[in-house]
Amino acid sequence: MVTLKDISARCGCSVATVSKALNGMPDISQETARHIRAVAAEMGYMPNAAARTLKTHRSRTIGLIMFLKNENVWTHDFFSQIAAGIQSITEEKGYDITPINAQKLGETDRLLNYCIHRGYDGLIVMSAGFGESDVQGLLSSRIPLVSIDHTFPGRSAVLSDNLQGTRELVRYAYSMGHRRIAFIHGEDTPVTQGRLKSFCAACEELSLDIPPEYLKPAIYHNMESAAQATRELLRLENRPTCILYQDDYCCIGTRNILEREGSPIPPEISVAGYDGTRLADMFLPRLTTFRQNSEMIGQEAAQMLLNAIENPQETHFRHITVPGSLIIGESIRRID
Amino acid sequence: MVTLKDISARCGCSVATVSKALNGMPDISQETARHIRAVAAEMGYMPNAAARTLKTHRSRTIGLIMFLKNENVWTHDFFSQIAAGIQSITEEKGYDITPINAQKLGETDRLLNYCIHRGYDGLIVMSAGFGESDVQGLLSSRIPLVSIDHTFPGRSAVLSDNLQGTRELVRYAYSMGHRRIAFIHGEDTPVTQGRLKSFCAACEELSLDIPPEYLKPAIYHNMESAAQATRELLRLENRPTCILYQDDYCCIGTRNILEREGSPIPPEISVAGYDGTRLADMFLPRLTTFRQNSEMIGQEAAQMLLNAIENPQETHFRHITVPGSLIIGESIRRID
DNA sequence: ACAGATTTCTTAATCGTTTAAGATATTATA
DNA sequence: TATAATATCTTAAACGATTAAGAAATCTGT
Repeated sequence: MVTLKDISARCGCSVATVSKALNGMPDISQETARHIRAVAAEMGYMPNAAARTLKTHRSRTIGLIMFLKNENVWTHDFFSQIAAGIQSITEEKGYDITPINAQKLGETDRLLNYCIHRGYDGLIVMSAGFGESDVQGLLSSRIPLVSIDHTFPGRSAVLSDNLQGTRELVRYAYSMGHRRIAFIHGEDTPVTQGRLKSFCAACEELSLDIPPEYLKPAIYHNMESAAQATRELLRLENRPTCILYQDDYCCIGTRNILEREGSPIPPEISVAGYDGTRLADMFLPRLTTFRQNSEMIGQEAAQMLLNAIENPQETHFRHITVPGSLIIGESIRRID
Repeated sequence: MVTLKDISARCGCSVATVSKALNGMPDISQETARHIRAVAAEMGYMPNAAARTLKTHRSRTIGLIMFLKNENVWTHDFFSQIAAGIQSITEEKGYDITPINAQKLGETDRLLNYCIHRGYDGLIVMSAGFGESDVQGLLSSRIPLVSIDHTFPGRSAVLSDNLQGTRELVRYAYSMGHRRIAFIHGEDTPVTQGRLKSFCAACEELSLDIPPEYLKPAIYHNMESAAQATRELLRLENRPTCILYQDDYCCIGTRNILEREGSPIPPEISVAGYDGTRLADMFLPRLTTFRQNSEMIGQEAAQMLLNAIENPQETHFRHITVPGSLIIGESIRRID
């Protein structure tokens, strides 16, 4: 490895001069700087990230913290798209990202300790479900942190517009003639609470009287739980005509499970997903769903985080809500 | 941040003693070591990764190098599963991983330079298509490297058993009565070459005479290219009865594209995918495909890499072939 | 021509850790 | 008891960069 010392030896000047020349400091003459840069380039110099980090306390690395039980960020269609959005921003600015499986790290202080150990410049926290206690350690630290679909006091967050999503789905189903709309929602998280609230509000607006048994709890990204909820809905005397699922994956998965066990969802019952991942439009009939702009969510989060990292004096935080868009497929059919 | 110095002050000994005690060096008395460890734990000490890296030249970080044109590791169903497999191993051993989009980094020496700069302990290279020149820099370096589905002289590699996969698909199609089997393959890469060779060998074994127009080039993970190849196959006078696709995504995508444009693949024509990703069994009818054991591929690669990193004296390299398994769905139908 | 300002470079400390080599005390050996 | 061996600790240098403070040379204005 070629170091500043090697360059300084070749140039006949001190390492300090080399360092400052390469960093564009003003107290180095144009001529010297040019020469040093030329020699550095010729020798194939690359700064040692560890040394720089040690001295400057900046690692140019950000941690991607996930809490997922039986999943991981790589194979989760929604979170992986967010991660892709994050990376598209960070790599432009020369930051590395490192996915961290918080579940495996165990208790919260081990997570914080690990982050301190690694010296991440900032963190992006995202997950389907995690308790405040899981991130307590992180929140009490001074590490810049942006959360996704979850707000923490004093910290910036990016939120997908779950109110809009649920609302638009309900209104669209209504416009297609549906009056008996069921909602299979995820486990109790802020996201779920928002969607539930919005679902009820939308129904109220439309003067729909939704019986309580139309609201079925299930688990995000767990198709068996959605299938079970669906079976229960189908057994009701007063069946819904339309079922909204917690995500595309569960909507499609349920359709398949029931079909394979010989009791398919009857054609007169409409279904809709949520997320608008690639899965949705690979399906026939094309799924009606609400597309969360996951890539933009990731990009916004990365941008806010980098901004917080590079302007530590600005301590204000923001909450950004990223709108999505209704994807009209064929899975909600018109009825009268 | 609490440092060795802080601990040494509290314990009334030198930083060297503290360092050695925490690292379990033999020349520290049991008693002292215990005390130091206790104090360290109480103070919440965490070693500074940058300082350690600077001194030891070990970053405990490995780079995941991808060459993908219009995709990224996050949203590619096959590669992301490999990445998940890699992470499952590395995180146990305390290594961080960092995905690197080699395409964006441009010329090869920038890639090498970046890796040197970051000081990755090792690299895993994977991709659909890349030239030898892209990795020349890396190969000439002394950084431990394991490639996936690609062999480089003197370097270890993990290969998915493409010969087995193609062979089993052909033989299965044959067993279902198919004699006119077409093969839409990916762009020219070692993987494609292997599959093509195996396809032809299997056909020969079975005395199948495959006309050259049954071999159609397309692009991995590009459903439009597969759809185009399919249209051409369907226009042939002597149509195939079974079409093998380059991957599940393209197989399913093609089905959808053709169906949506009103000229669906006729029911008498069977299709099969490749990869065996989640997509495949989310489909109805269930896709017949060959499952690559992507998670194990990632795990094997990570294991080999960590081994090479931690035993630098062992310079031998290995090629591991990970077998897959035929997934029998309903997309290849029996004919007579 | 000379004090002071400016430009350009160097010296030296520092970040937090590891580790070879040296020092001291303790124990074993003859 | 003198000496060698061992156990345990300390000193100090090093990893490769950044940066405050100081030094030397050049320039400015009067």
